[in-house]
Amino acid sequence: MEKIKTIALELKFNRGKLIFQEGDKGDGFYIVNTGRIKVFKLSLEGKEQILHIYGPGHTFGEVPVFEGKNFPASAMAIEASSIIVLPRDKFVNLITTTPALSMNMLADLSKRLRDFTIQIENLSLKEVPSRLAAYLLTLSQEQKSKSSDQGMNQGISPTKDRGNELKVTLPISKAQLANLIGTTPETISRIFKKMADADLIQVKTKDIFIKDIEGLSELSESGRI
Amino acid sequence: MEKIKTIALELKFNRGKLIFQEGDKGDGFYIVNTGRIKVFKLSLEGKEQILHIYGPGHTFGEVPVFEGKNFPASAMAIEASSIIVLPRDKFVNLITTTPALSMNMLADLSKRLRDFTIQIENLSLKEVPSRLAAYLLTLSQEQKSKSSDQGMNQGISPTKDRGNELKVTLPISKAQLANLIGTTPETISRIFKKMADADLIQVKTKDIFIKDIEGLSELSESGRI
DNA sequence: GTAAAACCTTGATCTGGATCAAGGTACAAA
DNA sequence: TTTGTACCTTGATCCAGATCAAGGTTTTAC
Repeated sequence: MEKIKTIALELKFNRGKLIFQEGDKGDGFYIVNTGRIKVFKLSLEGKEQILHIYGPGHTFGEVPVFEGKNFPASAMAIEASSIIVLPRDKFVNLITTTPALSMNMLADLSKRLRDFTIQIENLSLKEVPSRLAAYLLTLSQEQKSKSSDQGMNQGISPTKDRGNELKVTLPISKAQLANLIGTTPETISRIFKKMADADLIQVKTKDIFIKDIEGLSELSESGRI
Repeated sequence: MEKIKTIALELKFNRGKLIFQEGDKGDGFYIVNTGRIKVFKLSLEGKEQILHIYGPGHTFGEVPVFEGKNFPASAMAIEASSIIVLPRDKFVNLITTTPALSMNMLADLSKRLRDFTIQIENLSLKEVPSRLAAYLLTLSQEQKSKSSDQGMNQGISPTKDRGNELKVTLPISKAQLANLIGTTPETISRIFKKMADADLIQVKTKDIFIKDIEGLSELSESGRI
C-alpha cells in the first residue's frame, strides 16, 4: 500500500459521473478511496444489470490490465467518490516485482469469480424472492462485520434491537437494487410487501428490520413465499 | 509446461463421471488433456446451469487454490477424458517461483471474469433467441480458429460450403445446450425451428448450417425473431 | 420551508418461456 | 438387423414477473 501511494493518482467523481465505459481502453487499476461505485452493463434498450457495488478499499477495473483488452463493463459513482488510479505500466511493474502482491491479486480475482458464479446461479436457478432474501442476508453479514471499525451507526451498521431483531440499511435505492438482482422496482416493492406479510421483515424506507432470519434463510435457499 | 509434467498426475474419467463436486475441498489445479468436461451448478430441485465447457488445453478448478476455500461449482466429464492434476502445494510453489506463470494465470482468470460478465449480461439482459444466436456465432468462431491445427473435419471444423454457407457442429447435446444458455430443451427446439423458418440456419441433427450470418448477428444483439 | 425532482407503490394486463404430456428419431449394443 | 435407451420435437396449458399507468412519498436544491 505504501508503494502504491507513491505512484497513484487521485480522482474525484460526483454522484452519477461515469468513471469508465464498456469498450474503453483499460488504462489502469482503480481503488475506491471514499464513496461508492457500481460496475454495470447496459442493454441496447437501456436496461441495466449491476455486476458489483464497491465501497472503500475495493479494487476494480483490473481485468483489462492483465488481459490487454478493453473494459467489459462500465463504472459509475453512485455517490460523490474519491478514486485512486494506478497507471497500467506502473502497476504491472509493481506486480511483477512483488510476488506477494500477485498472489493477493490471484486470490482477489478468484473471489470475484466465485461471486460471479453465485450471481449466475441466482439469475438462472433462483426466483426473485430467493434472490432478494439472499441479498438481505449478505447485507446483514457485511454490515455486521463493518460495525466494529466504524464508529456510530450512521445507518450502515446493523444494530440488534428488541430481542433478536436485526436492522440493515439499504446502501442503494430500491431501483438500483432491482438492477442488481435482475428485476424491476415494481417487483421489489411487491416482494418486500409479501415478506412483510409473512413476518420475515419490516420495511421503513431504507431500513429493513429482519424479524425472522431463519425464515429468510430458508427462502433464500429454496422456497416460495 | 515441461516443469508441470514432472509434478503432475493423470486421471481418467468416463462419460458422466464427477471430477469434483461443489463444496469439496480444492485439492489442486486441473488441465484437460483429452476429452471434454462441464463445470456446472445444480439447484435443489435438480435444475442445472452450466458455467463452462472445457476441452483439451483448458485449465479449471483453480479458484479454491488461490482462495483457500472450497469449489464453488461441480465438474463432470461429458465424454471419456484424461485430466492432469497438479497438487495444490506444488502448484503454488511453481507459481511463486515463476513470475511469468503468475502473469499468465492473472490473464487467464481475467479472461474468465470477462466471460462471466458476458454470461450474466446474456442471462439478465437478453432473451433466449439472442442467447442461442450468440452461442452459434461463438461456436463458429471457435471452430474456425481450430480448423487450422486440426486435420480433417471430424465435424469439429466449420466448412464453407455452397457460397457463404457455414457449417458448425454442436459439441454437446441439445439438452446440455439448454442448460448452458439457461433454458429448456423444448425452448431450444422451438427456437431452432423459428430460426430455420426465418432462413437464418438449417439444422440437421448436430450440424447447423448458418445461412445468414448477418441476420444471426443482428438477432444476437437485440432482435426478436 | 417549499417546490421540484427523484423515487416508490399499487393495480391491471400481458407475455416469454416453463412445465406437462405424448409421440418421434437416432445411435449403440447385442 | 433388431431393440433398448437416450435424446428430441410438438402441442396444450400455465405462471412468474415484466410492462403500462397513475398516484403517493421522500429527498434535494434553492
